[in-house]
Amino acid sequence: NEHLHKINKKRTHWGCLSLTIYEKKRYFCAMSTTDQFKKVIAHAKEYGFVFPSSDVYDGLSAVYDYGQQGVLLKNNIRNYWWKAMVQLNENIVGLDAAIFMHPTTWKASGHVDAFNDPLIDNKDSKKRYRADVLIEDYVAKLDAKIEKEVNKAAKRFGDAFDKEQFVSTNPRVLGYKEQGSAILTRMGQSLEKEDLADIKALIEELEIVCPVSGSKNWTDVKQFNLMFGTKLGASAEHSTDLYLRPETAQGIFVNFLNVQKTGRMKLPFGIAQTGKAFRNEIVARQFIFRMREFEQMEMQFFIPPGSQKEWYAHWKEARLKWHLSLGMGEDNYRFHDHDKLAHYADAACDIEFRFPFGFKELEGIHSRTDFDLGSHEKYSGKKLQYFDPERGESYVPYVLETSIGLDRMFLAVFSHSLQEETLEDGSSRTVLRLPPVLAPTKVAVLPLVKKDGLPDIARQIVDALKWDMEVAYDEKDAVGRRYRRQDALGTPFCVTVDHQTLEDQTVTLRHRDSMVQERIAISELGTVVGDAVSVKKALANC
RNA sequence: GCGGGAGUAGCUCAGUUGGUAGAGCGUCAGCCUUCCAAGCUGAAUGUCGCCGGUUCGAACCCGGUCUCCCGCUCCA
Repeated sequence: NEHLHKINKKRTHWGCLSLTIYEKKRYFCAMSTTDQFKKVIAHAKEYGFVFPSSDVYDGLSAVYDYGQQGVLLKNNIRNYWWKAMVQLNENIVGLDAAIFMHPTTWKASGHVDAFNDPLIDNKDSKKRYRADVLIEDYVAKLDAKIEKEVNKAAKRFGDAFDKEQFVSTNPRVLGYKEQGSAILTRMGQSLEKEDLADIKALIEELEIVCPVSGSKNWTDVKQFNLMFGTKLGASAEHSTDLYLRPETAQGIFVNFLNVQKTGRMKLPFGIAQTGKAFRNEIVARQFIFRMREFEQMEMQFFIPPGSQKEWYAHWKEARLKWHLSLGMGEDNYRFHDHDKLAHYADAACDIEFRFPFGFKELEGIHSRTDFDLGSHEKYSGKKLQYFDPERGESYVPYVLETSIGLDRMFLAVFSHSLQEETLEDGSSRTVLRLPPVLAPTKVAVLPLVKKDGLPDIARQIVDALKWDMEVAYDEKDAVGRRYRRQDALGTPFCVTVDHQTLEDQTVTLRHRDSMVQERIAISELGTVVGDAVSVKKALANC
């Protein structure tokens, strides 16, 4: 079989895994992390995966568009997630909630409070702080002073020391206490009124200094609202203030009873949804890793109270398996447990992925307790409970959440797959080793030459396959160059129609990763390629 | 938002002390018919990121602005 090519390759993995120590050294000398990431961004643009938004107007900060290749890859990722979640789980159903939601939703969810930060900069150290945290730290110092007084007195009085009495009578302690509570009260009122000038005045009166520079050279306090506001209603006087949803989860929670009742769902069950969310990040950076408009893939799993620990463990494992099913290397994932828990959670962790700029959050798994449903009960005055026939009682279910950023997943897959390898003859090849199930185009059909009827046969093959998968056709330039073009796009298979095809109805099937070719009957193409790129093949062992 | 770097053809870049823009690759058409990019011929493509200023004249000097990258900060 003279078409088989034996190729020894030294591969440079931009995701930098499975390298020998020698290669690793060479790799780090040759290319900085920045360079890799720049190549990822350049490749994404050059091959039609990701463009800056409104490119003709020089782009819009931290907003990106997906191009002709990118949209296919993104759809495939979304589909791969959806099938794993909804289609393969009898007790998980889908949902597509609107981006606009009743404004009270965001009070109940805690976002109105939690997504509003008063920030202040120190002009000397250039450090930025949350103004309320600076003030709280100052009050904490007063508490430390009280502690000191107490300890001093305890030493002086020995066994006869009555702490309660000392704290409630000692004038110094009382002074500190009074000052502390006065400060907190004033801060609370000012925050309530959004009186930012008074917050700054407070910081100045207290002579709070920057922990880094030690200076009192502060900027004005600025309110940062991480939620995008907009108006419902065309005329200004009759409009309602709305937010673009900062997460998709709330659309699931407010539909909990609708789905449970109409779908006759029994606990435990899940609701899955993909969709856009919006956050007005103070600093949005790192390409599509942190965007102001992004897409989430979330699943909220409703469970009986008390079972959250086991379900937390279950979903941690299940979600990691899903990631590993794509074959991007176990070493590139790790769990990161949250020390500081959000207001709604009793346990939380991230699945982190090794991006070109280091390990970063890709997916979050949160045990959200009954916070969300409970809170919506309170704010809406409606019961959001489930009657458990086994327990014979009604209760607010607990929630286990898995939440993954689709754009981050895109970046993970794309940056990991983009590799440059040196072939035996010293030449190099740029190849996008996407998991076949996610590849935008599954197969490219190429007539070896542009005559002798080969293009006609190639077109027929395209017409036969295109009903089941994304197919490309290319007849321009030498076939080797066409192979490389498809490599750069991540197409896992190329089919070449040659003169032998005219005689025996066979074609060559060329594999992207190994560059190996095999002879195969045209009639088998659909099955062979179809199986290799199927969701089933990738997910079955997961 | 602060600090640093960058912006010239689709991509990578060159462009002398200011004198009205070039290469390679790519793209397109044709030739050749060849199984792993870089054979031959021809063609298209730029208000040199944008706006303003200085100048007889600005890709180049000055000011502003936008965007991207890196660091800090932020990240329920």
